[in-house]
Amino acid sequence: MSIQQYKFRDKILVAVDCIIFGFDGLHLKALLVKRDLDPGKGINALMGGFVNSNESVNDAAKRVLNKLTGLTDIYMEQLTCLGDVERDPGGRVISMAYFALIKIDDYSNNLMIEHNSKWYPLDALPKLVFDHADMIKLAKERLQEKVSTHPSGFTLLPQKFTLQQLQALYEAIYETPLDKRNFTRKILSLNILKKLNEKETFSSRKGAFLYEFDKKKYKILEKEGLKFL
Amino acid sequence: MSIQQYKFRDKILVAVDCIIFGFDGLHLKALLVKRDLDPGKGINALMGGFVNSNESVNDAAKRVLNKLTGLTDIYMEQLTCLGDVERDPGGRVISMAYFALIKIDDYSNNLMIEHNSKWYPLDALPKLVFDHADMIKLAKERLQEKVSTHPSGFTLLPQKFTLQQLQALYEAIYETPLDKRNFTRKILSLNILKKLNEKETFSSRKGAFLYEFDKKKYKILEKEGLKFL
DNA sequence: GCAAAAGTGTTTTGTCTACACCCATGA
DNA sequence: TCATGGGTGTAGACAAAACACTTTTGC
Repeated sequence: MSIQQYKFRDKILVAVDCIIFGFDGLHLKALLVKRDLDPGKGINALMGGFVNSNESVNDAAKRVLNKLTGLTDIYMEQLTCLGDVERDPGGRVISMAYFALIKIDDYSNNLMIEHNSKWYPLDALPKLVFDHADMIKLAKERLQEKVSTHPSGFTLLPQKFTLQQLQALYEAIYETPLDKRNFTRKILSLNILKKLNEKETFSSRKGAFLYEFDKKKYKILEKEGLKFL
Repeated sequence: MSIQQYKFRDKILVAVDCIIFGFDGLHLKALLVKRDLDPGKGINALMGGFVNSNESVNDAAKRVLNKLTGLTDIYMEQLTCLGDVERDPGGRVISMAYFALIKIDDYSNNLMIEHNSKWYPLDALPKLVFDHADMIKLAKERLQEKVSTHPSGFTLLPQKFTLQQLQALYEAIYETPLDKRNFTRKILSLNILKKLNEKETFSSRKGAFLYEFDKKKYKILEKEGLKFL
């Protein structure tokens, strides 16, 4: 298949590893699995897999994400390439790290059992194989940058949510408390929220109005960017 | 070397391609070479090379950059991974694109002859092999983001420069004219410039003061970030 | 009636923008 | 003395930050 000049070059194993973020209403969490092969078998790790020679790198990431979560159309983005020679003691493996955002409730208990996976809050991560802790750290920084210029963070919330849940999400991502009035004013001024005629009465007697995203406006902002924090 | 579980996975050719930016005082330019192997031999391309199995991906990029420019310690950053199966008609090759910033005068004419390379303004690029035009487009966007939050762009200027040269650089990167007074005020307020007791008298009778960067402040800003445009 | 969260405005501060004239110099 | 680019200040608009009380409701 390869033509002459490519023939004597080194071929290398290429993997993808996925940092999957979720939000439980209070903490930002990452989905980890117990690694199922050596080296590092049984240690916590990001979900990953090797890129096959007949699939694109992005498709490999989608495949891995789908295998773990059962979901398609996951919000996903290339993060970085980890390419040190000795990063994986099992051999020369280059890894592309991806970060992905999902609604934590979309991830069922069955899958947690099936894949031996678990959500960990970002401030209480267990020991991880290889350079996976670096990847998560980078992903968190990237997520902060991302949500400050794009509405992507919303992907972490359920379809309908209250303003306080949205604020809690931003506070968790930025790791800083925000002023309720300023936050409300700012987020509403973006005109991407639609106020519903429903209240969620779970967390207060009075009940808080639910909102959902206006998809049109959302898409415009996703392209053009915004200035959030 | 690879242990059991890695053994039957696909190995893939991995390349690096470098978008090298320069600034001639007026236009932002990219350094291109005539590709020296098939497929696409003789067509313009980014400088690139294959990653060897005994070097890190970043080291491969450094090697390629050094080979082309003779320079070490080049400002360089991972851009993205181009991973489509069919992107290179010569075979399955995954490419990591890097973007690099150099001072255009550091690149000598000898090297241009030796490598058959040439600077092209970004708004007048020739036809390029494969997906290299996409890479450059992405790199330009990334450069815009980068200089709006980091002082990296300064790497494109000579050690000593006038405020007008600096402004011209930002105008070239952002592709928009900037107000001279506002620009001056803002850039000086960052406290990263040291005014020298020298003038450059090449482009005006009066002569414009030269500045250079205060490396300490520069490094702080590089880490902490800044808000530019 | 009280506990608990929801909802709502104003003032102050700082930052961004728009805009035009005098200065120094070499020819 | 004039042509050329260098250097400088201010006012108005807008956005960000700080800050606290009233409302609703289930118990």
